[in-house]
Amino acid sequence: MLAKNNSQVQILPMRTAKKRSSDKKITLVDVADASGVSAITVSRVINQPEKVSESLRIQVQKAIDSLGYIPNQHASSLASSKSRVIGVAIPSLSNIVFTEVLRGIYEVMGAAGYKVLLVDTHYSPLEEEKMVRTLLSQSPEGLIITGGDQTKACQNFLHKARIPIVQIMELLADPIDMNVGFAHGRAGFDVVKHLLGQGYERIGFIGARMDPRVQQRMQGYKLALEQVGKFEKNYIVTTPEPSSIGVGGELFKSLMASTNGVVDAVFCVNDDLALGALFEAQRMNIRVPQDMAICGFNDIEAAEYVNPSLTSVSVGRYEMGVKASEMIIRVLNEKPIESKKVDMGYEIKKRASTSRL
Amino acid sequence: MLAKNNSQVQILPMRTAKKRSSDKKITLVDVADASGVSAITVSRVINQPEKVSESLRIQVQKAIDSLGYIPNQHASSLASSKSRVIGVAIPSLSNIVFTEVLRGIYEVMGAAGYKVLLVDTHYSPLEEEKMVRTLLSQSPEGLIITGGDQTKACQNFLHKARIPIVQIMELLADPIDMNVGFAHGRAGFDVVKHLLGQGYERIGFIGARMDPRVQQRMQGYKLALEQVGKFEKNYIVTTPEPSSIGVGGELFKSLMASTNGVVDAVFCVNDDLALGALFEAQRMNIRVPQDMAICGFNDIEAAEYVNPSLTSVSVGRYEMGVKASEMIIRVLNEKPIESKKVDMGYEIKKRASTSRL
DNA sequence: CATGCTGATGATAGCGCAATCATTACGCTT
DNA sequence: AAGCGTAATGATTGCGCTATCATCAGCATG
Repeated sequence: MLAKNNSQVQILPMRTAKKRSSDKKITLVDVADASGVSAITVSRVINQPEKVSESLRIQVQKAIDSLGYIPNQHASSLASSKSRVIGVAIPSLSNIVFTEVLRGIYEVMGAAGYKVLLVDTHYSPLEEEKMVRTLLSQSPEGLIITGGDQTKACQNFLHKARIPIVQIMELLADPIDMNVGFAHGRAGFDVVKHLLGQGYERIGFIGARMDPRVQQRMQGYKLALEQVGKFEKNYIVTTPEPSSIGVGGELFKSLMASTNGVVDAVFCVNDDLALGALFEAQRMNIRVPQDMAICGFNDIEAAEYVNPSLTSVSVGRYEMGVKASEMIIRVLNEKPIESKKVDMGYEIKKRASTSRL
Repeated sequence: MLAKNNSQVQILPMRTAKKRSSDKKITLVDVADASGVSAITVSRVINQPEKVSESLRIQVQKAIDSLGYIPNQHASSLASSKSRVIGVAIPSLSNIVFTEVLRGIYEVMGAAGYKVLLVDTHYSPLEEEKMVRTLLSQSPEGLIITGGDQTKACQNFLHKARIPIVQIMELLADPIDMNVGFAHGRAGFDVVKHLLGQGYERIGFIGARMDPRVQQRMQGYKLALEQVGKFEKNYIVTTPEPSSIGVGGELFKSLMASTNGVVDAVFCVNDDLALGALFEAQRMNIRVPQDMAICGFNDIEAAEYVNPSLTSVSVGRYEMGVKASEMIIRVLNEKPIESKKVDMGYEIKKRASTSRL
């Protein structure tokens, strides 16, 4: 306690004054007063405790606890230009795919002491630009954004930001900085190969909310069928609305109607649609997989347990979030990363819904 | 470089100097220099454009755009003590229930110009306390937290924060500030009543990750059965692990085994478990609903479309997020709110899986 | 023409903290 | 015993912005 420095007395009248008004926000200086040290020492106790002698540290910590002091992160960030914030932009909160990626991000970032500021771009590059501005105004130390569909202005901001940035979900030819994803086009291609291999011949396609990644899957689908001369334009049914089980059922019905039921397999761009198609097929008394193969994408948990179990493409969503986060953290810690581009791969989980053999 | 300041000349060499080194962060002063106005005017253009003449406003805006200026939110927050941040604490990112609530929160908060800082407490009050400290250190203008299970210390922080706080998901006897939720116990009670009404007699219970809300549902279940003298302790099977479709199947098997298959209905505390139970029942050739009723909770989309369709309890998750956000915004705008406590209610969606009549 | 008012703009100070550079005390070396 | 290094602590300054108050021009009023 007590620790004078000037000449005269000037003991400690401020202290009691502050404490009285339990309203006023407690600051570092209040803690310093209360524990008889300088403000900077309190700061050290919080940020670099090893630099403070044990006795002082305990004394200060006691004051912090008893006053219920909570540091003002804005002041800290301003003074140190370190925000401990990572910005994350995803196109949709309700899509389970992104939720899982987020889990990975939160896991790693949380453990490393970073806060995550999350924004939702609603699948719109313009919205994304606005949101990225918002993120950047928080001086994030790193950024994770989805895909490569940024506006020109947005790309400018991002380049100027000079912080580690990872674009996730898809593999990009020309990433802004780092990139973690997998090859959607190839995955779509491989799905069709698998279906063909199982003896299905007239393979339809069901898609909703046709974002760039879904488009790529469709291109892969198309390419594979063209290669064997089995591509039919009217086997494709899509809608711009968000995908859901209900929409999957509708699209399946409409595919059946528009093709007079000749289609014997459907590749659905995600598992929601696939489940919807499967449930609808059951209601229509179409036997899966005997009369109809159904393949989804993402391999959500239900795919494995539904009857018949649903073939789907497993992608490491959680792992993608983890990987992206780890890369950013490594860069921030100035450790080397193996590569700026990481292909997470995928795996077709072959299950009952496409197994005619 | 050049950059004078002493007495003499010092016209405007700083400006050019700044621009050249495209690295340096652009600040308000840079924009002010570039557009020949004072810093405070630039600040007004951004925050209160109506207070600046149109000519100046355009001129300044041009400078902002050409320099790619992005305001530093930390400095702004520090100076104005307004962060435009709302803190949100949820127990789990992967639980669809919270995802939907989040959607509602983001929708409303985003439109109102607030950023959402989201933390995951992993169902742990201690973790929650730490996370709430993190949130408070960002000087949020409002807080949305889950449930009423805070530690003493955490409650202290929250009370001292003097910002609008909404506790969501469940109805609390003694909320910290505001409260939006529904009566889980009553919902559990009503589910059992429904099952009894359908002629089921030996009603089992399957639960995972027994958080306070799940416990309440179980209490309701127990109460309803006790009232009619049909409660059997060994009809309850639970696990502390997170719930999932797979776990639902396992628990269903274990319930069947431990009761020698006498149970003729199962109340599952959420739809994942219920789907798992349903799929497992199908595999065991137990007919639903003839031999076995299955009821879930939350009414996720799959419940409506699975075959047979799944009875579940619909709760306005999205709406709960919206409501909580609106309440906070009203308080921040000093508008009156109807009540500090809002019961969102619930509705039992009676579907095929419990319809023996 | 003095007065007061309004709207537009600027100068100054300070938000709460940490970077930076002192300062001090206490050893240890030669 | 002088010199030096080191560990612990403090004083000062400034991060980028906005609150506050001041200034000033333009204009209407009586």
